Amino acid sequence: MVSMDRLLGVKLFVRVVDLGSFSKAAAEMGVGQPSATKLVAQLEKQLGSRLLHRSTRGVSPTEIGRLYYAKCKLITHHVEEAETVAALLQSQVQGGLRISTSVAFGRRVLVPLVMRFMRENPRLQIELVFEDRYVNLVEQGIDVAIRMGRLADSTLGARYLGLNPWVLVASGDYLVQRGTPAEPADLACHDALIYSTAQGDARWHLGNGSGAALTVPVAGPLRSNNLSALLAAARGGMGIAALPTYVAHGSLEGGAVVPVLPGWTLPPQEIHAVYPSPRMVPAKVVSFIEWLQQQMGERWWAVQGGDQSP
Amino acid sequence: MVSMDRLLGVKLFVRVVDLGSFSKAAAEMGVGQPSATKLVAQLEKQLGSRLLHRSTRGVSPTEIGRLYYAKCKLITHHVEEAETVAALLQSQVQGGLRISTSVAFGRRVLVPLVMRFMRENPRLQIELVFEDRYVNLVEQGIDVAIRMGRLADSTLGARYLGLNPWVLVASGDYLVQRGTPAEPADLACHDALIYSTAQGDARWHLGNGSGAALTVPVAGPLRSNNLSALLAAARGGMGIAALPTYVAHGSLEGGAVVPVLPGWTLPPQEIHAVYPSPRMVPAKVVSFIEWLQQQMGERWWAVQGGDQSP
DNA sequence: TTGCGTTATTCCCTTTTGGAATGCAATCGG
DNA sequence: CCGATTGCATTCCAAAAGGGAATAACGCAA
Repeated sequence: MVSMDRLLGVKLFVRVVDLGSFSKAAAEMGVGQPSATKLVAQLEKQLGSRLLHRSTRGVSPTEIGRLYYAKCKLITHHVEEAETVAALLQSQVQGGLRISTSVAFGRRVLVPLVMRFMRENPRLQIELVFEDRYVNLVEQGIDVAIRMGRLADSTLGARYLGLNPWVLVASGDYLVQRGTPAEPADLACHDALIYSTAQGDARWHLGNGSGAALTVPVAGPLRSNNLSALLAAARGGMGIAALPTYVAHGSLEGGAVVPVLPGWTLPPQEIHAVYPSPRMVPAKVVSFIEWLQQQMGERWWAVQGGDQSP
Repeated sequence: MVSMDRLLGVKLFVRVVDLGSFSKAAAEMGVGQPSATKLVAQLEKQLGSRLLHRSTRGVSPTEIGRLYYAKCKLITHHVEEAETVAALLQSQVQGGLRISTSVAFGRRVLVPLVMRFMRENPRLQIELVFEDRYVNLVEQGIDVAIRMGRLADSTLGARYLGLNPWVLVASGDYLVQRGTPAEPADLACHDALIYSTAQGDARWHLGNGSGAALTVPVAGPLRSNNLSALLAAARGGMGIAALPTYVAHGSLEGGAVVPVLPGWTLPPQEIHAVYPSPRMVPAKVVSFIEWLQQQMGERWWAVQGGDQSP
């Protein structure tokens, strides 16, 4: 014997004193009259004091009851305030929003998008965390992370955003000097610029539109975990790089690099927005992710405004 | 599905945040760990927001959780304060104490007793309500009433205090002039001074120590609901009065009146202290009643200090 | 890789709850 | 003076909730 909702009892007690009647207060709060009697009786029992004088014509507070009533008013006030606080934070897009992203995707794609989102939601304080390592969302207090490739942690919530296509690129100079590969096998005798994070095993997986797929071992003068460094190397004629389209797009448009083996494609990665706790997601997170989904249509990687420097 | 003690949930949530652990908080509050999980989960469900980030290595509050935590701290603080207020009023002898009494008993007996009680309990503000009519304790906000005779309202709490013996008295002058009754039947040809409140039917019920009992109809020149008026009339030789001993005692001691038919007694009344709500009686009430019981030994009606004027 | 500490979940038995009906007392109107 | 009405307390029972033991799942540390 320890339970029965004391908070409900407190609220009910306040209304009973206000209205001077169990029945009316009970009706107002949507409980039966017997329950009202029991709730207040329980309150009195736990307090060890009688709070109300009952007469057949209504109720009136005792001396203790009046003092307790004042306190209960405060309590209910604070409870409502707390509920309001939570509801506001929950439903309004405000507060802090920590977004985790890889360095390259962040600099080239996310930053311009987030700038627009910030303008549309001025009450939001956004923090962008650039980190290529896998981070623990909970530990780092991340609200949303943009993840490329297969999802590992199934306890997190995730939302599909789109595909991240890759391309093989090299500079025109390099191709003139070393020749242009005509088929995947030709890559074996070219200089490969290897993205260590995704291609640490020095293999490129290629497919053509018709379903053929093969894996070619590659080697080259540069390995890096920084896509911008690989792009710069490709632009400098150091070799052939496999890069996300969003990284290479600017340089392709500008002609600094050209596609290699355009008939073949590298396997695209799925892009997801990942967030802790699949249930009970704050409105600001939902809002941001949905907005992001809308923005990322086809050819999202051609978005203007990002840092397109090598 | 609406219940589960929200207040317990709030308290628990505070401790969970403090300790960073469901298990520890649950142990500290004397509930099982599964219950702790469920309580907080329910809190979150009702709030519609996730309050805690769960990891297998402990829990940490979300942004909403931190804000809500602050509010919960306030709430628990006020709740404890309210409980303390009630407990203090309940256990300490302080505050107001409204005592209802009949006019005569109050003036002659209760006032001197209450004076002493007041000196012993300086934090008590006593209000004496003199009223011979039957009063509704609840309506009048009476904490204790001293009642003579049979108790009617069984919903009230009551405590036996003693017996109120009655005596027949007349002045010496009157007896010389009209003769001294030798047996009850002689009263029929005497002037009776009738206390209308208790003897409205103009009958006196007499008994002797041996169990004989009889009822004699009486008549006389004065009826009153005021015992002092009857005493004054008796002292003035107007007739024979049936009076409570506590009323007549002073005049008997002083010789202004003498007992009539000393071998016969009138049926004594039980004296009770009556208070609203038999359960959950404030300490001040308990304290006063118990003190009163101690004071009222044998011959309580001979108490010194009361108003002994006719 | 294993072990430990922690949380989430499941399941079952006990307890509680909540409402309909009833009882009871007091007030109000005739 | 007496019934009708109002409002609180109580009883009772079916249904639901709660508590807790055991278990699973999971991540971190050694």
